[in-house]
Amino acid sequence: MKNRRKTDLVRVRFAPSPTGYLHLGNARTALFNYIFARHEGGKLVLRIEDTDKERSKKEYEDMLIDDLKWLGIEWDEGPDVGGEYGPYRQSERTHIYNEYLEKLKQSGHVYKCYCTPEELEEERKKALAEGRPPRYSGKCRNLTEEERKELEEEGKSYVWRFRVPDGETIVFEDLIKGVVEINVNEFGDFVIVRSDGSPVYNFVVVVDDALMKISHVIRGEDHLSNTPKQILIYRALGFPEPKFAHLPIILGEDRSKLSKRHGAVSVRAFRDEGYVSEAMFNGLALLGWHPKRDSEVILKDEIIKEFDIRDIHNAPAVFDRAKLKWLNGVYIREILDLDDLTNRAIPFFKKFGYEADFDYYKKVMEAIRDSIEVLNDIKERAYPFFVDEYDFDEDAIAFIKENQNSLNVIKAFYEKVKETPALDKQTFKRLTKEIQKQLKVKGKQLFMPIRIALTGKTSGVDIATLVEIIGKDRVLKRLERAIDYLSKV
RNA sequence: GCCCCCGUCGUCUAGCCAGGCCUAGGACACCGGCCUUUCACGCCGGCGACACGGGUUCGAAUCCCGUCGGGGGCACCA
Repeated sequence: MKNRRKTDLVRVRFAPSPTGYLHLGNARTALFNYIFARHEGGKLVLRIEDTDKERSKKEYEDMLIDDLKWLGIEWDEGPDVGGEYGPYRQSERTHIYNEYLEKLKQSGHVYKCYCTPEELEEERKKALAEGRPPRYSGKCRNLTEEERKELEEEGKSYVWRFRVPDGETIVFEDLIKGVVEINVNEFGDFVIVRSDGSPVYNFVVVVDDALMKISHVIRGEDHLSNTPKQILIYRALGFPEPKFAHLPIILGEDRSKLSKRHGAVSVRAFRDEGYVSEAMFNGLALLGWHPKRDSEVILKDEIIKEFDIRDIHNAPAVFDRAKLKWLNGVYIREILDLDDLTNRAIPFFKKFGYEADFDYYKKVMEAIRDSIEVLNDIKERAYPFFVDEYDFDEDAIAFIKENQNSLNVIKAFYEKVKETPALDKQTFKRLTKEIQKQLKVKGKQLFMPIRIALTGKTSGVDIATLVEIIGKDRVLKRLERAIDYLSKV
């Protein structure tokens, strides 16, 4: 890191609203903030934007924090860890907002507006019908003291609006989008404090970012058009402006902003399905960013090392479930250490009612890790290791019927196993070889009957591995049951 | 409607800023083959894109303009 003065320290923030589960889009925003902070040797602050009292819930905040931690995102300051610029929940900062509202009143940057929501709605409709941009007319902008007094005596409530300078063009350099120019006439005087006295997002976000010394505001592109409003407030309050970076948003398969209607899009849902956090981290980072060297699989530390915010692709990205799933499979079969993988898999085994001890789980994971992509696949793939009273599926029964020798193979195998002291892979190989000679069957004719007898299915894990893990006794029991059942079909 | 952002295989992207090294590279998906007692895994191969039009230039995916297309935003939500 170059020598940076303390005041130049990079400070970024992730500021979610606790109104639901952490979803993929927000998770990616958090991720890029985290990666950027770490790459620059700066700090990440977590701030809870709970000014919407209707929808904000503490449970959501807890889940947000839990999901963020799970993903591997760590913050230096936040409601749970504290920090010198707290409090980190907006609902606990109202006195601060009041203080800055006071400053804006003093400097004449804001004024009271007595228009009712109905009147505004009316105006909006009219503007739209006439093809004008639907913005506030400025009706209450220049009310005299007397007019105000009158309106207030009528018992009219008011909001505080920001006085937008007419015709000014705000220019800022976005780290991702480049130079962005927006004329303030696009939006007109906007509300800063509601009639119930609560401050609105565009106002609090500026106060908080400035007071928390945020150097780079990295957020979703849906905030791009809010930026000029915020810049106006920065200037009115005399705050230094941070640098902005607007991330292209994530789209669903239908090319609209990714949301609930695109199916499971919360981090929680992916967790529950058995995605591992490292794969999520990797996959999310790949949405809009790519390492210089040509590889899709890249660990957190390398991402942090290689990351450059200027390399973020500036077109929106369609979320590709299939690719994330594939990536998850790579982590399961190639990256994670077996003990670690097993520990993560245990809750899934239990969820499916597969009970055993760690060593057994570990053996099973070793046997199946190459054939699963998400931990939920354990249900199907590990079935033969846990269930002894399985059904025989259609294909299996069909095979037995079509291959008359099958039952003989199973019976022969049963006899051999019975006389064997223990059943490991080598023994299994030896026994099947003997049967091959005795009954003159080989290949599929030899192995499929045994597979069917032991699992009830025509496909699945390697049989030699299966018998070694479940052991002689269970093999014999399964064979007895299979012979009994298959003789009757 | 208005404003802003964006436009390379079906999808994620490399290349674009510093034009020739691009008959456009990789990955997922899909298709085919190999491996294998099965399904997977793995390996090999195939399919497949510079949105369109005009300029600038000896030369354009790369620079400029226009068109079209996609997305986002226009709240007393964040």
